[in-house]
Amino acid sequence: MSIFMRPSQALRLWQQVSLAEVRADTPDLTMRQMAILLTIYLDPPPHTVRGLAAKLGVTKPVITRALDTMGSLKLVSRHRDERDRRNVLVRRTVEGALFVERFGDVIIAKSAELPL
Amino acid sequence: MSIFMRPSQALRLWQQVSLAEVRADTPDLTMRQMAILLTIYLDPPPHTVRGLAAKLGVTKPVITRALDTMGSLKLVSRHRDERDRRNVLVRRTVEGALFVERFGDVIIAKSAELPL
DNA sequence: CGGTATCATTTCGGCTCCGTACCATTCAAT
DNA sequence: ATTGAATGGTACGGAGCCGAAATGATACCG
Repeated sequence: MSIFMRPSQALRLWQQVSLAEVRADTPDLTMRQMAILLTIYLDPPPHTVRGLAAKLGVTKPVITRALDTMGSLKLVSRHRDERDRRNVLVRRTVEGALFVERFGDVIIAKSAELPL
Repeated sequence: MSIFMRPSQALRLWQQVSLAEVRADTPDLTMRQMAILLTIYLDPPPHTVRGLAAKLGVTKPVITRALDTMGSLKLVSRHRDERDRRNVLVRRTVEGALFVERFGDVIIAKSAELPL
């Protein structure tokens, strides 16, 4: 079923979630990194660098560097595709799943508090 | 009225909006800049540097620099408070209002497309 | 007045990110 | 075996942002 929101509620929701993220001492992800992370965790695998770059409309180095950063945060991991060793498959991690889950909880909590 | 969302819907919504923003050729705002901008446009004025810094839980230079950036994008404007010339009052602009309005439209559109 | 507090900005060194261009590896076709 | 295409990664110069500390301007208060 569709969600119904009024513009003021939509904007207020985004503000509240952004404020919560800024205040939190969790590592700050850029909008691009967040889009990549959520795509990895929401869209069906496999995920390759090129595929992600195409989906985001950005260049490959953007993906490579974002994976470097999020990899060092243990939010994602990289593995060579053994069937075609040119490919790198991006996989989820336990830490990443927890991060995404916690982020979803923040959105839910803030949406429940929205004023009329 | 509260909004009801399931976690998968909340995360999918955030992904779709982030993807739309990354793909768009509009200037990329950081999460902090977005939080500041939405606060200026949603919370009642007046908005000072110190007040925004306190609300975001960040240092003042963060606000000053964000206002520099968004000011050059004409999304906000600064004016000295004539009653207490130490203060800088941050004000909305026509361009900023349009930007925020358009952003709200994106959220609404993506929320309407959410899968079950 | 003089001294202190308040507010915003600037400065500094350091870090991350950007896009373009180039490189290394692997595969597939000949 | 050789060539060409495809995939990821790397090097580089430039730009933006970070926090801490110093600076400048204004207000308050004795």
